[in-house]
Amino acid sequence: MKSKWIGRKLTDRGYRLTPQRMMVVAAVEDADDHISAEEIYEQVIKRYPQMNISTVYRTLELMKAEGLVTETDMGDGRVRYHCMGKGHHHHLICQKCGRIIDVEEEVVNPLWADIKRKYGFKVGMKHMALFGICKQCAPEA
Amino acid sequence: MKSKWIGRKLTDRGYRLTPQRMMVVAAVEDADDHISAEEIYEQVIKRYPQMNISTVYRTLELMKAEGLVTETDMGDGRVRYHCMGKGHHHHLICQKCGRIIDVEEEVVNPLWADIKRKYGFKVGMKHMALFGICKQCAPEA
DNA sequence: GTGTGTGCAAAGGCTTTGCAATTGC
DNA sequence: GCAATTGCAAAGCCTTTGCACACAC
Repeated sequence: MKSKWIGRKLTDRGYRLTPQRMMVVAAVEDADDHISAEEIYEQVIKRYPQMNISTVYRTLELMKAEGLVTETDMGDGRVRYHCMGKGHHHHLICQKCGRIIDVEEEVVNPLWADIKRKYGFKVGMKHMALFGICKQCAPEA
Repeated sequence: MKSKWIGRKLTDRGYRLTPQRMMVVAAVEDADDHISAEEIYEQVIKRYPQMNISTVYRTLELMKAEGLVTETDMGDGRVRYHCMGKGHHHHLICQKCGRIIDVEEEVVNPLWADIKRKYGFKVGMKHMALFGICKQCAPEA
């Protein structure tokens, strides 16, 4: 299922499919985790040394605008990206030990539904980072 | 109810209560909305021209570490602060028009409880920003 | 008096931008 | 060929830091 659907989406919409774009797209598609611009750059430059970090940012901005990737701020000072084609999930991030626990979409869906009903607001967060304290770090009562 | 409780908390814990700290504290306490470091600085410098932006950051870091203010990233590239003494609420931020809708804590509490039960994780977010599309901007079906 | 806190100026990390050169279509 | 895209280098923005001086206690 590692299709080139993002690439196709770009050409369909009149954007040029340059090698740089393809490699950024591939890096995001292949990433297991959310990946930062810097990480994409590090990865791409190994196979394509003339790659430039600004191109990474520009491509990510384009993909974001086209709704092909999502951004998440996971608390360190940089934004991370994730391919829209992959399964979505949210994150519990322990502020003490840094552990990250994945939470399936279904868990938060009731809240989204509640907000939709109460406020008419459609929450569009594909990845949310929730900060707090994990079981292991919780003070024993 | 505009007490100086933060000031007292600081002295109780052995920190010095300098004019700079008092003015930062007051700015956060007086702010209706969440306020950024830059905004605090702008506000304080009017009455205390020798105030320095690094002092603002240092004071905010101290207050954050002491659990007296909370941080929220509301999507622009800067962090905003809010006094812990004030009522907490979350925010729905429309990605189209920028409108901000307040959501009371009670609405999200069920989700926090659910997460606590399922994962043993205690979500500690006092202010959360949820991005999406508001009623007015939603495409008419 | 003493050590905490401040001001200043500089650096730091991430991201954006201007512009000339390149390249996909 | 021509406009879209890239590379480069510089700037931009928010935030942090090193160090000497100041001041709260």
